[in-house]
Amino acid sequence: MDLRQIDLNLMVAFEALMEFGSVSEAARHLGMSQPAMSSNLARLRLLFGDDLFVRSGRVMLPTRRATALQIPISQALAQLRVAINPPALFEASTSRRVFNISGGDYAAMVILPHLAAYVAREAPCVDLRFRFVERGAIPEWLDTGRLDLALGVFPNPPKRLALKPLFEENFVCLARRDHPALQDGMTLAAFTAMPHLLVTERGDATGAVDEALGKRGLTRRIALTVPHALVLPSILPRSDMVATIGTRAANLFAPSTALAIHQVPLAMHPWRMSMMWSRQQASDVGLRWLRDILSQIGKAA
DNA sequence: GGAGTTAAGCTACCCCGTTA
DNA sequence: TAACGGGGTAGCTTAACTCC
Repeated sequence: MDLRQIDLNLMVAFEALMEFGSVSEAARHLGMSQPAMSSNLARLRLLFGDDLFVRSGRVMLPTRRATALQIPISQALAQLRVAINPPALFEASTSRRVFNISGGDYAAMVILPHLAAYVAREAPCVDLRFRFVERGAIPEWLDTGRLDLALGVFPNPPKRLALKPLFEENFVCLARRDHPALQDGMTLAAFTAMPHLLVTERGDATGAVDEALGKRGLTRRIALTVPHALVLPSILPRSDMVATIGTRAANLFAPSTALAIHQVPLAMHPWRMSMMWSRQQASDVGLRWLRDILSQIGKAA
């Protein structure tokens, strides 16, 4: 395919069609008429030799070819935008930028309060949109710009994404302060005999603890799984369950509740809280500013 | 009724030949 | 070599039509 035959604006139209799934909406977004966008779609179909979008009721669904084209075209356009509009200095004090960040409730508890306080103080017009995004969808959201940054544990990130550890975290046990089985402290026997509460976003009843127990030929009973650690202070004081969670989150709960922290009676590897972003955005000064702040928060956490 | 496609007409731009 | 002018073409709009 000869690049001289390709109108770059068609790629912009393709990007909008992928985003909105509607010729009319894409046209409105780009400030053109709907027939003009329809014409662009016809030319795209000719160019790629594929329908690209097929009508299904009131929406235009992308074909497999269109889906495969989305990320490379989006990346190419992002690089072009950076090349054409070289980034200026990020003026935090006056910027009205909105940062989209994903993370679980652990990041929301441990990192977000510090980030929100810093931003409110140093960048009062900057807005944060913190949301939960399904783990498998995070790379695509970063690629397409729907997310600026993702916070979490990312063991095998795609090479096109950049990763920076923020801090290492160890596990501790959290149970009610007057737990009858823990008056002499946490032992392995008590740990395996107690009912457990597991915090898991995926809903499956296995975790790092089960892996460590399994190496010693032991098991535990997970009596309850919950998707958010924030409910622990409501549940644990009224039950005999024990939860194994990160130290920093436990330290947030224990002082103000009837909960006590115990060491895990098992050798467990610490885990890393990291931030991940698209390498396409490497030169984005606003994102660099945000990453610097998160690095500082990670060091102090 | 809403959304996509097609047709007709208009306009701006590009290409190329001519001229100074 | 640069400027100018004419023809061709691409892309836009509106209007009408089709489809779900």
